[in-house]
Amino acid sequence: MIATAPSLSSQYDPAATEAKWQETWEAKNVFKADPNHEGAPYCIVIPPPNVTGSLHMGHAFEAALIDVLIRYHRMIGDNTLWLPGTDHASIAVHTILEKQLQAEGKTRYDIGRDEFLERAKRWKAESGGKIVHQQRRLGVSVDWTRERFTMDEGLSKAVNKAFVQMHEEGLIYRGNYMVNWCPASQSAVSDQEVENKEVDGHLWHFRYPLSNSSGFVEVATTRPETMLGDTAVAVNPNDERYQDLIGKTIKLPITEREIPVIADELVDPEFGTGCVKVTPAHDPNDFAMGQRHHLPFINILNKDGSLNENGHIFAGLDRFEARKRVVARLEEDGCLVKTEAYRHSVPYSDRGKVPVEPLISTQWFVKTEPLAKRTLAFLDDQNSPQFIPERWTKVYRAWLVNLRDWCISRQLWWGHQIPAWYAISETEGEIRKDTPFVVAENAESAQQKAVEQFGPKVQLLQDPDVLDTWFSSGLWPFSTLGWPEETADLSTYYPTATLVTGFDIIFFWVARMTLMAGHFTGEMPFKDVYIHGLVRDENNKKMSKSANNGIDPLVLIDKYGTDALRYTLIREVAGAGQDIRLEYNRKTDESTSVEASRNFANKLWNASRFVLMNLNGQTPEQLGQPAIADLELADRWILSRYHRLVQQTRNQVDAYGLGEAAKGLYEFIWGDFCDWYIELVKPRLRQEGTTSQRVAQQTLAYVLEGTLKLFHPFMPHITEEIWQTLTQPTSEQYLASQPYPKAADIQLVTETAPLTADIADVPVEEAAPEPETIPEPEPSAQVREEASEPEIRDFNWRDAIHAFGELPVYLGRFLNVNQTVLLWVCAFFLGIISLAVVAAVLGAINRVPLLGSIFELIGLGYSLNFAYRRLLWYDDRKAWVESLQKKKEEILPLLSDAKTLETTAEDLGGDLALTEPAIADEPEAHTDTAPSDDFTPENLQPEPTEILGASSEEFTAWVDPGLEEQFELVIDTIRTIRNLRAEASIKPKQPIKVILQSESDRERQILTAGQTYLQDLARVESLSITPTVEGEVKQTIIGVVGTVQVLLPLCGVVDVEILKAKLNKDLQKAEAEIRSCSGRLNNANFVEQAPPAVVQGARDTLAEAEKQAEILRDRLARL
RNA sequence: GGGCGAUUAGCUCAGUUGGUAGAGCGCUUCGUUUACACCGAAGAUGUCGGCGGUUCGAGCCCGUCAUCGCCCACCA
Repeated sequence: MIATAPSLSSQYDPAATEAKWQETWEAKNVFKADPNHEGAPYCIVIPPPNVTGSLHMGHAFEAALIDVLIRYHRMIGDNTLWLPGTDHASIAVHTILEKQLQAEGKTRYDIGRDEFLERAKRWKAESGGKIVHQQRRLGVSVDWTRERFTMDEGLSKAVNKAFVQMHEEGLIYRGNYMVNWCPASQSAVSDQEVENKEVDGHLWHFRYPLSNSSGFVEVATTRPETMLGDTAVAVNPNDERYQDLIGKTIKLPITEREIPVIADELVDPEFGTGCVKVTPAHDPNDFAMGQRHHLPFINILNKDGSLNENGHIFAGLDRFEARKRVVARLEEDGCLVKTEAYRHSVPYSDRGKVPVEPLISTQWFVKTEPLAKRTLAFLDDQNSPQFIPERWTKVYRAWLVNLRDWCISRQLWWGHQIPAWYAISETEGEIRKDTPFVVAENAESAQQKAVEQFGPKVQLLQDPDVLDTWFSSGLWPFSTLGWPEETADLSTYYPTATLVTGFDIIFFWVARMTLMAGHFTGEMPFKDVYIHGLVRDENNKKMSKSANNGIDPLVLIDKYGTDALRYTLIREVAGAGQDIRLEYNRKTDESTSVEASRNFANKLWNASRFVLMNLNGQTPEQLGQPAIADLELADRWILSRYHRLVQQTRNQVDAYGLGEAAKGLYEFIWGDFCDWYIELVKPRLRQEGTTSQRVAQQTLAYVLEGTLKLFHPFMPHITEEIWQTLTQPTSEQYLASQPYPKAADIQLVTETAPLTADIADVPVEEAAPEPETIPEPEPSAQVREEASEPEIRDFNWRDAIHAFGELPVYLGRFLNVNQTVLLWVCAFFLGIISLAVVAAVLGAINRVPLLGSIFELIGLGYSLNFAYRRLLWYDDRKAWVESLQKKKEEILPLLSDAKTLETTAEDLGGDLALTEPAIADEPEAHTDTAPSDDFTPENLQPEPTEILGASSEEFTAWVDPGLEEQFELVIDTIRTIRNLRAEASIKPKQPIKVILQSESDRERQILTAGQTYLQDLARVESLSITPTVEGEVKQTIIGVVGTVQVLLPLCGVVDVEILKAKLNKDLQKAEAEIRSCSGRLNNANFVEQAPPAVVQGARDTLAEAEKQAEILRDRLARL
């Protein structure tokens, strides 16, 4: 498979590329899982999307999140499976089909169960197929060979097995209880399928006369029609107003039934009159009261919501019509006291969209308490599953604690028919409440059981009802893997790794799965539950069908590409679980945020084109890795940045920080790689046949390929396309299954060797003599040692340990700013040390006040510092030796002449392992005056082999914060020069002369090392780097960066006001900084209590700002 | 009635264990130098929702209020 040559187009074409790779990946089974594959199992089961709808943005979001995790884990070498599938969405499909039938003027009973199921299957095939097709267009890396559907044979077997077992264990029972009845679908629904809606209704107050005509009680209700089923009036037993009423009877209006006044704690005496009408058959509270007080249960409703014969004169009327009539009648009878407007919550059926009626009916239930107990134990004892973000744990827990028994039977046809068979021969051929039944996994087995129980003539009829969809979905994580069979998939991939889903489904699905899994598998079905937020529309509204504000992912995919959409959704996520908003213009179907991602994809495309154009047709493999010794400053910088990115990306994805990882990659690719590195190497790429060119090519190829790997989970298609073109694999290989760049082998360079540039000579300016304030050049190694002394004395242990990691950076900064001071300090300490030594010799130390303790401190600080470095270096070397050993083990078997390599490796390893680090013994690496008199950057490199603890040519991944810090100065200087050009309105093409002045040797060294970069990227024709500026330069615009003064001499007449304005602006900034820092530093509390590193940071900043201000004031004065 | 989340630049959002605010889009100026105008360079922009507290120091911690959004709950 050879990808198309990207040089053909400067614009990336997502449509063709994405289709190509989706087809190829699937055709070549790239995502097919194998239980025997090596690596730790990592499995995610797809949250089954409803087969009823088309794919919405929420699906796209969820799929993007999962796919990043899955692709990442596949690439890091895990044995990865993403299992796709759909559920049958019983009620939803049922509702749709009934609507279709209604349009045809039929009911489901007209066409019969078989025909109905046929239609349902057809509908599922069409709609489900559509969803699956849409999922493919998202580029999800699922294993389609393992696609599952909840009504597949295997999964249906699992359902029956689960049902039968739970029934045998007493965890499933059949009973006559109050359920939520949906008159629209004419089925029971579970508590979770009921949605409470605030509606504006009325509160009607009625008077019920006492039977003995001695008065009335006043009750209030929002559902007057239910009074036809009232069987009591209740008051609070402690309500003093009604003590005499308790036990009396009332003559219920209209029906004239006599009902008692009862006392029950449930009644709130504060609400209304403190008297409550009790309708045990139509209200959950009243149901409980009815049971407590053994009241009659009068059902007044038919299944369609109309009133039955108990509705008295209102029988046959719809419940809402009956409500009006009852009120009218009571008013006529003088029983209506008042009608108030009343806002209250009404339970609505989720699917039917009509108010549900609490109704007593015979249904199947799952006894949840024992299941919940077990699941709670997992949560409380093992924090399993672990929720991300963690706050959902609380929600999940609260739900488990308050769980009521779960009604699992539905009076529908589409779904798993309940595996219970009634012995109808025992009850005149019909199913009644008391008809005996057997529960079995299939009809044969049921028949057998029934014959045993009721004799050979028994006639069986299977329960016509089906199970709640969530019953089968609750088994999903293990039923899809083969349960109850002991399959290889099940033993390998179960329990699954992570469940990724929305919070709206925690109760419906997540908790059902943990309940079922805890019971059937004895463990939680997933380790982590990643709860993501909603995708909101451009107005921050939840996308919903009813609001018709959904955004079709396919529209955006067509316009910008799947990669762009996926990336947009992922990068919007901060932390985890936050809702995200998608910008969208409904008139034009455009989205600025997706467009930005599309532009980013195009940027990567073009950067890659550039790299490809400059590799002379060689692949990264052919080019090989760059030799460390040949690396130039920019190479080392981008490699350090890249290795840092590897580490950072892995850490973030491991911690579910997908958005952060996505943003980090963006910044690296667009910022570090495109804006800087590519620009920096352009001149080198034109130097045909040189080492410099080759190293640039190698580095470009190495970093690009690694970046494509890192980025692949986020934008799979474009990265695959580029990678194929870049690497030209001869056999079938895919980026999707390449190993992810490793962070494990990356070493942190803790000691950046200083740049050994000879700063004496510069092109334009005469080499200025070293300022007199600087004594004879000291070995800077010693300077550094000494410089760190005061710090170490300031450290307490914790700070010291903490700060140690930052020591190189810190030292670099400190040295930058305080070189002169430091040299003095150094000289001072040397003096003291000499003095002390003399004193010791004379045996007079103890007679010199304070000297003894100072000496002690110096000794302590020095030892500490030395010990730290030793430790760290030792660790580094140990790590390196280990990685070397590992590599050796990998390579050795491949080589015939293994002995040489082994010897080499051992020599190296042995040498490194045994060599004691000798910081103070490396003066040549740290001298200011390097022997070289050539200071092109290539030759200004420090000895990288020493830095990296390796003397071989072997490439080792490292991160060098000190180097990055140094490079920042070069970058900032380039920016400053560009800024000056713009301020002075110098045409971009016009070459200029620039003088960089800094008293700091270190800064000059860095700038000298980077001078070709400065010249190339800031279009500087002649560049001088100098410690002092001689003479008066009047027509000069200047800027400062660090303590570097950037002078840009201007030719021709220049408006002095422009120069002044620029200087004043910079000065103001510097002065603000000074105010801020000195304010803090003048506060004794700050100096004493803030961590030393922070205080020192403030001092450094202050020193730098003061230096800047001084330069600027000086310049202003001279204008 | 309980609980949760949000409130930072014109817009959409970041902001590490408290150390003195950033990105993308948009905007202004300049620019088509052989990767990219789906581009490049430079630039401007903030009482971090209000008030109080802790602290040397608060966008961050605590309290409180306000606004918006969500979840849960049997108040007739």
